[in-house]
Amino acid sequence: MKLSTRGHYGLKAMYDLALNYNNNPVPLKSIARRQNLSNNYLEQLVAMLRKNGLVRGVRGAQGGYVLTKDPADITVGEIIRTLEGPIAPINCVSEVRTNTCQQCNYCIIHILWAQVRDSIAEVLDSTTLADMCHDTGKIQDITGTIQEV
Amino acid sequence: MKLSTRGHYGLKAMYDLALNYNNNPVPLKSIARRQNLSNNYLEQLVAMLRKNGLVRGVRGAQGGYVLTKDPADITVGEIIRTLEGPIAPINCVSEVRTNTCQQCNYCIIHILWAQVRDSIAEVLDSTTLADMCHDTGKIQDITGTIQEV
DNA sequence: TATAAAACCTAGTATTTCAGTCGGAATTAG
DNA sequence: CTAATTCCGACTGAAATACTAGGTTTTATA
Repeated sequence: MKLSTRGHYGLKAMYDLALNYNNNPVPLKSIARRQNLSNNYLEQLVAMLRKNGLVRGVRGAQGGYVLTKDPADITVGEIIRTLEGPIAPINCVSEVRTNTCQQCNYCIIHILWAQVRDSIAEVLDSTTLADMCHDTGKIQDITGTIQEV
Repeated sequence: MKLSTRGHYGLKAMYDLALNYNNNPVPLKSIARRQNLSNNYLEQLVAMLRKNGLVRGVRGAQGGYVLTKDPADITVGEIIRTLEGPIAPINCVSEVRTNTCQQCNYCIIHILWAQVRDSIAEVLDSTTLADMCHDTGKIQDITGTIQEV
């Protein structure tokens, strides 16, 4: 019942970009340094996000990445689905129907996994990057320290 | 964001045993046949459940497995944790603290994963095998068919 | 008492996924 | 021109997954 690091690292990067929204493009190198991630690996993850239209790359010197939308319009769910695929505790209870399991509709076990799926989606889809940035401010107010992630 | 087949198959087996609670011990071979699972593989999963005290093996001819507790006292959460380990979308947000991530308490991303973890646990811990058997009856009433799982 | 059914145990294995590394080509600000 | 940066594709070691295989005990029953 684990997320891979893809979703986790990718969310870190998107969160970092959200904190820098409205500033200059942010180069991956600086994200990798701040978030303590492998530059090359992060590159692959961001490529997925780019192909899915969540970020835009600015090439050349002083380039980097920027969000294509306002942080308030990007949910964590979008990010995770991009990097990890549809939310599905097991294959035949995927958000995207892939196989044809005859029993799914009337099988109590499948109904249970569907509940799990929906409760995960509920959390992820109801949180935006803007929410996270906002809450970060609150945490900083309490602790008086700057966050690393 | 996937469960392995261990949890899924193991739950199927436990559900099968719950439907046969108060009857004779159920041999794995018959469970494997009904649920369409590999006998040898299932054996390994059931061994984990046995070592965790959820089932008891009865050796010899006419032997099999029985639940050690009433189905109403066995939650799906217990079964899944036995087979898949603690519920933890990522390592530093495990139900069981394994590493020492300094930032966890005041990091917004970790707080999010903790919410995901808790929403999963809520679903799994609030469902017992007896609930599932009961609901199966309802489904059968509606469809008029016997369930395979 | 012999037999067959079953739990119990250990080892091996093919495949896939994960989490990267590496090296280079294209683009562009200064 | 140069350095910074995105972009691209191939490769890789390690781990996990989902089994298979083949044995040894144990025990109800004929």
